[in-house]
Amino acid sequence: MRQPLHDWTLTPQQAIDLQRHLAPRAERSDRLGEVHIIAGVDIGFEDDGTTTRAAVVLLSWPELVPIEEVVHREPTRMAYIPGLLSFREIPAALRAFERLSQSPDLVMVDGQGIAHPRRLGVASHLGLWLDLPTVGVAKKRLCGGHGEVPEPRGEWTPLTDRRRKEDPADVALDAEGRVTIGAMLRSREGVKPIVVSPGHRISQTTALEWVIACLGRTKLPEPTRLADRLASRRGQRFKHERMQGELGIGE
DNA sequence: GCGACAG
DNA sequence: ATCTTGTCGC
Repeated sequence: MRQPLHDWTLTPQQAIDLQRHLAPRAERSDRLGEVHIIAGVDIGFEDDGTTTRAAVVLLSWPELVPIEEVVHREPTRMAYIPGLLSFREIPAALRAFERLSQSPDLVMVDGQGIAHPRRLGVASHLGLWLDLPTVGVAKKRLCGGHGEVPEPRGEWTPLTDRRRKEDPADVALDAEGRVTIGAMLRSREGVKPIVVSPGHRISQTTALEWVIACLGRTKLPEPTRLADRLASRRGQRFKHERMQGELGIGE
């Protein structure tokens, strides 16, 4: 784990200032060693959003089979504000990570990495706290724009944004003078593309490669898909229904 | 000033 | 995110 970078109870403006301060700390280069364990992280809510539910799933590579799961619940701290998602979700996620018996070599987070107005999405922020390589896998775009994404599975199109003051002085600009912040990936045919962006200690190219390598036949890559189910309680529900069926109760 | 807006 | 059944399609 790692030493606290800051407090979690902040006003929106303080949070924004903090993001501007932390963004340059997120490494864009690859520092990945051998990958044996990949983690998937997601947060869900219960009781009208009063309770926050953090789920972390560890999968073995290359089997992509779940080897450990942790679910942590705690009172929700603050409301959802676009751009400040990490302050709402990370505290609970950190608690879940503390309960893991081993540390992953790569983490996939449900949300944006640097594809964020201040280049510090929840994946980047979490990566800094854990000091682990992270990738953002979001179902929807927060900022930036892109062209059409080819239909075949595995195809992608760059997600670009106007240059922001949080971008390093030496950022590469495309022909239109825009910055590449991620990729719109067709993870499955006939389904809306997902947003893949590097979080911390990983490059755009490597981040995309790992997400593609973790794709099954569903829209989301295995790590995020399993964490999603745990966080939204679908895994338990199915298990419960199956038990009822085996016991001959229910309908 | 007018939209857009992760989960 | 969450509330929710059946239904259309590969």
